[in-house]
Amino acid sequence: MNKNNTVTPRRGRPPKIARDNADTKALLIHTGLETLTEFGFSATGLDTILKKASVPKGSFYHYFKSKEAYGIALVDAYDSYFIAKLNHYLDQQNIPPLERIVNFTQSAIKGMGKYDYKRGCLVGNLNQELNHLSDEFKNRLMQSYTAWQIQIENCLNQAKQQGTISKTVNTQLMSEYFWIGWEGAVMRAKLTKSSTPLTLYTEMFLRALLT
Amino acid sequence: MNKNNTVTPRRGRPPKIARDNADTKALLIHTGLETLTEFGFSATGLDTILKKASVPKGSFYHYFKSKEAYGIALVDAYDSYFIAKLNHYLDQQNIPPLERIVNFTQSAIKGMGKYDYKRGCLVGNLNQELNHLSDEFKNRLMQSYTAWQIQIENCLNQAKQQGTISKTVNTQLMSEYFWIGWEGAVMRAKLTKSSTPLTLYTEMFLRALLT
DNA sequence: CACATTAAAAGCCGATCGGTCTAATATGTA
DNA sequence: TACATATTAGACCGATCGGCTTTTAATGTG
Repeated sequence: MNKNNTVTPRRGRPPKIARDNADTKALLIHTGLETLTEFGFSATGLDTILKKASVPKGSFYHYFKSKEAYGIALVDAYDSYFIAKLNHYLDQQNIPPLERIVNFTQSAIKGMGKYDYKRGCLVGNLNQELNHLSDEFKNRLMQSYTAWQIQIENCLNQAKQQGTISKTVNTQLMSEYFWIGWEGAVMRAKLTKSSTPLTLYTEMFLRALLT
Repeated sequence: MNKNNTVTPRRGRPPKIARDNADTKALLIHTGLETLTEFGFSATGLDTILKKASVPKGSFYHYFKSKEAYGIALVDAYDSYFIAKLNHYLDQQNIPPLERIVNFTQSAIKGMGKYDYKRGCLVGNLNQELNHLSDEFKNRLMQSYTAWQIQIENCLNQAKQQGTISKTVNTQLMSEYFWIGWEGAVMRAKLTKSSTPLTLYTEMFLRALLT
């Protein structure tokens, strides 16, 4: 019998050091996310990532034309992951909308705790070091924020329909506000190494919503 | 007559390039603040600052024992400046407390606009790049946040006394919350190059207060 | 088998990093 | 005058930066 999940033979010269992960590009992205969510973009050298992933530099530049292109790819990957996460929590129609938002925040808190509050939000990190980055980066970050905002906005609109929050609430502004402050809370949680900034922020957001 | 504000002859070898500012250390701090509020700590090379200030490296290491010590000195300077600013706005007893806070935020917005929303908060910048920094840095940043928080807290307590906000408001938590979200708003304003994140955040903060 | 393609490997480049060192030149003091 | 101190000057150090190039080794296709 042939195994169905066969080893699909890789082309090209095989790695000297065997990779558990067959896909070098995916490995580089995974390692990059780990590193950049913790240390940011400009302050992280490629060699750090390459060493961690046991991938030589030549391979890196085979897959990415520059560090910047790599950074954009990382934002893409992070954004996809994050949108899926948001979808997971905010689209549970059997749960009250505001509760879904709280569930998301709690999941995010758990995520930060898992890495001892060292890793933050990649988009937030890059946002802070904007001034070295290209316009392409800036546009990419704004695009992410907008997409995340729309997800919260939809959820708030459902809360409005269900009468949980007032019809007068401007859900567009409130969802914009949510992410503005949330990034501040993530940043602070890194400093205090605790969940309190995140829970405090969530609480206050809900309070502002219910006014 | 001898001039009182005499030229107090400087010791040591005179600068090759005449300095408008006689105090090299102060010049280095000033230039560092300009640069680091825009570009952060890790991503800024000393040479950049030195070139901008026209100060040779030898002079730098005469005044600061390392880049890190310099960074701490910059936080000290920034913190002093910022506390004075807060004092100025929040201690105007003839103005209603909440209005004082709004006045501060408007002044901060004006400050960011002056530099095209490129310069942010030094403490926020360092907060985001925490993971490369020493514990001394972390403690220094927490100390600043705490001091700023107390200033807002005092102001909120006055609002409480004057009956502007409810006696049930936890002013300590609200003031903590204020800075958590504010840093997020500053960060976002850098991205959008506009004041809207800051005004939106201020508005929502007041809304949460008045609940 | 020949040849194109894919991918890994690793040395190398010039630039820049934080930091050190020594020299030069001023004032203050004995 | 002699010597300590203060300050500027800038060459220099090894390490690391992002990036480039060439070689090697595998598969795919004719």
